[in-house]
Amino acid sequence: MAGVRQFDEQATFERALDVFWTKGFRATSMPDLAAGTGVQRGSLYHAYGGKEQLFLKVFEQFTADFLAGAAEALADDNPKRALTAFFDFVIASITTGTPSRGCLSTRTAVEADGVVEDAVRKLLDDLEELLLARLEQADLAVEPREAARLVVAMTRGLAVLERVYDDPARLRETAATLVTSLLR
Amino acid sequence: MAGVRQFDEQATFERALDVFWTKGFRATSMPDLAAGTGVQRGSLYHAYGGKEQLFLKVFEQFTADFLAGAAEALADDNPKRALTAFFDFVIASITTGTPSRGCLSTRTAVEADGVVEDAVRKLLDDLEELLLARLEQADLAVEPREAARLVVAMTRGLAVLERVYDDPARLRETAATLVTSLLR
DNA sequence: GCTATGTTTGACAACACTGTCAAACATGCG
DNA sequence: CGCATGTTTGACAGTGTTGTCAAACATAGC
Repeated sequence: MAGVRQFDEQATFERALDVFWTKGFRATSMPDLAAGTGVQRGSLYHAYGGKEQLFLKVFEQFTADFLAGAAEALADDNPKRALTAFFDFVIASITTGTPSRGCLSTRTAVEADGVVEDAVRKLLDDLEELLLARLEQADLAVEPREAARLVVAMTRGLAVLERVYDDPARLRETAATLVTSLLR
Repeated sequence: MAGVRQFDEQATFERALDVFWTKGFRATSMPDLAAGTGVQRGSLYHAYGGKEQLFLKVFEQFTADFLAGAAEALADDNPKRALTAFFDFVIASITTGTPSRGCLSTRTAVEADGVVEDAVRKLLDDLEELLLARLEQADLAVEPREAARLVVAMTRGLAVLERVYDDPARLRETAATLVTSLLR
């Protein structure tokens, strides 16, 4: 194998993720990605085909990390602590950075379509299953499946409100209100 | 007053709203608005200054209509019926059209910043007050203010899920789950 | 009807992004 | 070493957007 890739693909994915996360999928251009990764635009086209394909690669890794973090937070035996830790994890994820970078999947859900939208749907489906598995073991006033979907919906709502109010404490309060309502 | 505006401003606002709602604030260009309204691009620049200023004018009317519809839905004496009607109104608003046009304020919240973001924040603040006034009269397991914020957050979550799943019935189910949880 | 006033129109230059490509390049392998 | 292979680079044409402007235009008021 001669003619070998000159740049570090893993580092490039991480930097590209940062660009997408900061600017949003739609507002990110190939020149932005070239500047953010330090890889020439032509090389990115050559290696991945374009913005959408590169995003899918990057988003796949993001998805795995996000779900792993969510699963870890939900592992607590106590349902209330588990859900609180879950929301703390989600809120920390979207309020990191200055200014806070927001929620990549929510922004993408709103901005994108086609295969990119499919990737977001898959993430939300997986998240719902993760929550379902945990909520089936809790004593709820509503069906576990419906509760799981409600929690997923709330994570999206929090992501939008983060954009509007830029107030992590408020997001935690609203999340706590849902947890209280769900667990009585 | 000679030199009078040749186009119907009200009709132009309505058509521009349709363009913004369909394409989203960011993806809408001045040529899009010119095509959608039938008013020359130069005239729009002359009359309003640019995309952002035109959006603010259009969004002001949208806001008034939206809040009026929400208030009407919340007017029911029975808290559960009132909240259900409220969510039905919101879901109907975002699932209208083929393909459904989504939630203008949520898309804008995620896509925009500056004065446009301020306008979205004002809408959400007003919506929160509207809900607070109604929820203060209901028997809830949580503080009315927190409940109002939770409901606002849920409307945003539903708007995002509408983009991802395109399934109005599912949105109504998730909304019903929240209503059940809140009112016990 | 004339005039002053504000509007409409089409065109302009400037800028940014896309996708592609040929030539220059780097490197693993024989 | 030298070659074959895949990569990198800078440049290109095509497309679309922005904001502006002078000239043409329409109309209210005199």
